[in-house]
Parts: sequence; structure tokens; C-alpha cells
Amino acid sequence: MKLLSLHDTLSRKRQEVLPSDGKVFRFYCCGPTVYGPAHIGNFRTFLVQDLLRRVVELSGIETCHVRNITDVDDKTIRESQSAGISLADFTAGWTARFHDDARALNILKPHVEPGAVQHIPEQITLIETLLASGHAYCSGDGSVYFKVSSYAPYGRLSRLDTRELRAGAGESANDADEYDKDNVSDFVLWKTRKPVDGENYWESPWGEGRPGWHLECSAMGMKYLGESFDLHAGGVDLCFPHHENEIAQSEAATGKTFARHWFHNEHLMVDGSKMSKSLGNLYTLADIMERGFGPGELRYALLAGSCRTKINFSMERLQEAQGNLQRLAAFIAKLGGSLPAYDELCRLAAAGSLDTGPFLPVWEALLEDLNTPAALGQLFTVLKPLEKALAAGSLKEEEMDAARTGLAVIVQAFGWIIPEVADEAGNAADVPVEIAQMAEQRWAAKQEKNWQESDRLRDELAVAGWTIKDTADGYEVEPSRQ
RNA sequence: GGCGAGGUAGCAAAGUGGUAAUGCGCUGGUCUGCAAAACCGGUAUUCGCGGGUUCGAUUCCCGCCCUCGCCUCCA
Repeated sequence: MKLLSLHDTLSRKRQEVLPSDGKVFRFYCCGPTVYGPAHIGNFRTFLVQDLLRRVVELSGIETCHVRNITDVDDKTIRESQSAGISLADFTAGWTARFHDDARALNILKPHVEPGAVQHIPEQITLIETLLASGHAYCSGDGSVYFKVSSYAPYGRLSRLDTRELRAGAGESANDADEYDKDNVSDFVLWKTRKPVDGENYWESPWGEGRPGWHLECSAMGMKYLGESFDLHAGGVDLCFPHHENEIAQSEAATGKTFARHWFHNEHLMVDGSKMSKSLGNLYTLADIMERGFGPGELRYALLAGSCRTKINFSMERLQEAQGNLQRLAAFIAKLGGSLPAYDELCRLAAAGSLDTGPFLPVWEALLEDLNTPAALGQLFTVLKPLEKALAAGSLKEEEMDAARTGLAVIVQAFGWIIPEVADEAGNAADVPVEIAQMAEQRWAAKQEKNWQESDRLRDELAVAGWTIKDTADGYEVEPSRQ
């Protein structure tokens, strides 16, 4: 079976995604900082990573997926204090919210989801190693910094050399707590305790304080995946300095390649620019649902664009998603039977007996750098003749089986949430009494060929948000599409 | 200033050295009292601009213009 090949940020080439140990594909994803609800841009990243994992697993490869929760940093401390609750309670609340949203979006749970606070000893050990080998130094105030000049390959990932870093950093880089660095590009490994930190500090050989923000990913990644693992993922913005610093501190400590493959997805844009609180163009899943869309439509829309290009978010995209998902739902319903479940497909793939049948071109598009737009193009190309054949009743039983399995692979790779197909019985129950009565009156008027009255009632129903569809022997009432 | 991504029909978005997938929209038709839904068909002689290489470039090379991101916390 063909395998996924994916663009690697470090080499700038496409590489096959393979487990280095031949068994389990081990990968790390930078997770959320839990100081508020994640926005849909954050979820684009987690959705793309979910797609990656699903494609790997549906290729028959077992994975170990680690995604951290950042539960201590300036923002979580500041926000917990203004909320007047402990850091632990504060981050637990937002972590729960993140889990709820992720579940709604059908994102697979990572195998390990470590938090920074639970891994302070591991981070301290890593700092000790770096100090012992001369890659780090203590400053006068009890902080510890990584000495960038001690690690020659620094800047390879983002292609910034240290001179450029210095020039570009500008004049505003003098953070009050970082006055004691030897060099502006050095970054903090351990932050000494400050009054604003309140009770949020830990003991260390260098005094009270807390770990620097890059450290947790190195320490936890290596703890759960080994000193060297298969792939590390995150949004493009993390490329520098976060991932650059992770590489430096990890590889300086171990002398081994930290991650073999770096995968960065592009950002989600809104109104032509990056989402941010200051621009007021930031949406959460809850905001989307308030506008009448579901997580399924959001998932479809966010995965419809290539993960390597920026996509501009809009409600039109959700509408398009809605229509396409309904088309798929209708096809699946007409196909009958049930589609094989995710785990079943993975088992078949692992045994080398998963056949995507007529959907092979769709699957192969996904294997080419997770090219979802091409995959969707192929999907509809494949679907059209099948829809026709199905409507004509000319599809043989074995062809229907092949279609069920093949389509299931695609649906599961995308992790699509297929909506219920509205049937008359299920629908009738949801129609309010007065709407049903109006519809009934309109039907009566229509039977009497009183077009004026029946059209008037139909318009009135439309204003109320309901659409009438006349059928061969009656009518249906449905909520209008937006 | 440095680094990076991108400019393809009304919108979104693939793609290839040999002549432009797909979705939405729009539009014509079938159906309908008229609609809606569904179905059938149409919808870029052209791929930011100007050169060059080539039998042939949207696809390769050079220059230019424009948009966006990163260089500071950030998915």
C-alpha cells in the first residue's frame, strides 16, 4: 500500500511518513495554552493534525500521538489571578472546555496529553543537563538561559541566522525579566519567581521559579516518545522561535536528532488577515454554533483547504460545507447498509487488505501531502457516476459493497460528521404546531386550486423560516436553509 | 530591512512542459398551477505584468507589481 508523503519544513522536501522503528509512528503536536476558549484557528491546526493521524492509521500504521496542554505561562497566571481562582482550577476549566470542543469536532484523543505543571522535575533535569554541558548559564537573578551561540545549527529550521535575529528583534525586546541575558537571542529555560507570579512557583536548584515556555515540549516529547521521534507538528507561527528553541535545547542535551520530520500548517485567516482578539475577528466553536452551523460543517470547511496554504474563513464556506455534507449523507443513505467503522478500517489496513475501490483516486490525493482540495475534486468526480448508477438501480451488490468500504475510508480519513438525512417521520415531530397548521391550510388551499391563498401561506411560512416542498403525493415542511 | 507563502473563471480551489479538476454561485432546460427540491446542460482560447528558453509554458528562467504571514506572546 502506498504511504503518505508529507512536506518537511526542515529539508523543504516531501518525505514519506514512516515509523523509524518500523512499528509505531511517534509524533508530537504542540497543544493549546488553556487560558480561554480555543478559537477556530487553533482548531484548524488540531484538525489538520487529526487528518494526518487518520491517514497514517488508515495506511495500516499504528501511531503514538502526544499533544501537550500548556497550563502554566504568563497568560494562564495572569488570567487565573484576575478570575480569583487557583491556577490549577483555572486551567482545569479551560482544559475541559477544550476537550468538549475537540470531541464535538470529532478530533481523536491523543494517546498522551501531558501538562507542563505535572512535568516540572523532567524540565529541571533537562536544564541540569544543559548547564552541565555548557549550553546554559545562570544569570544573577536566579534565571537560567540557553546559550544560543553554543549550538551551531541554531536557526536552520526557520532559516534565520543569529545576525538577522539581532537586527530584526528591534528595540522592544528588552522584556523586564530578561535583562540579564548575555545575548538577545538567548532564551529563558527557568524564570525566577517574581511578585506577580503569586503562589505559582516551584523549587529548583536555582531557587524558586517556573520553567520557560519552550522547555515543556522538549521534556515531555522526549519523555513519552524518546529522545528522537518521527514527527513534530504545529502552526507556522511556532516555527520560530518555539520549534527552533526546542530543537536547540533538545539536541544540545542529547546529541541526537530531536524530530525527524517537521510539519507546519498554515493559518486560518478571517477578513483577509490573521485572527486576533485586537481585530475582533476571532471566532470560537460556540460563535459558529450561534450562527446556526454545527461542528461538522466547521470541520469540513477547515479541512477543505490545503493545510499548506492560508485559508480565508467565511460563513459561505460553512454553507458550502453543509451542502456537500448533505449530498454525501444522501448518497450514503441511498447506498444502504452501514459503512465500516474507523477501527475496523484500521484493522483491515494493518492486515494489508483494505481496498478503497472506486475511491482510490481520492485516497491517493490525500497521500500526496494531504492534498484535501484535490481529494475533494476527485471525490465528486468519482461520486457523480455512482450517484447516477444508484438512482438508476444499476449498481450491483458487490459494487455497492466496494463503494461502502471505499467511501468509508474517505469519510473516516476526513473525520467527517455525516448529518442525518431528513425523513418525513423524523421531521414531522420537530415542526411546531402552528407551522404544521399553516402548512396544512396551504395544502388545502392548493387542493382547491386557490393559488393566491396557498402562495400567501407559503410566503408566510418562508418568513417564519420554513420551506415547503411538494412531493408526488403530498408535501414536506423543512426549516429553511440559511 | 531579512526570511517565507501566494497571485488560476463571480467566489473558493487543484493541477501539468502539450494545450485548464472540483465545489459554490450564476444561467438554460426537465418537473411544477407557479415555486422549492431533484435531475440534465452551459458557464476561464485562458492561468498578476513584461521579457527569455522551447516545436510548444499557466507549468522552466530573469525582472517587475500586488497580497499575506513570520522576525515580539501566538495554532
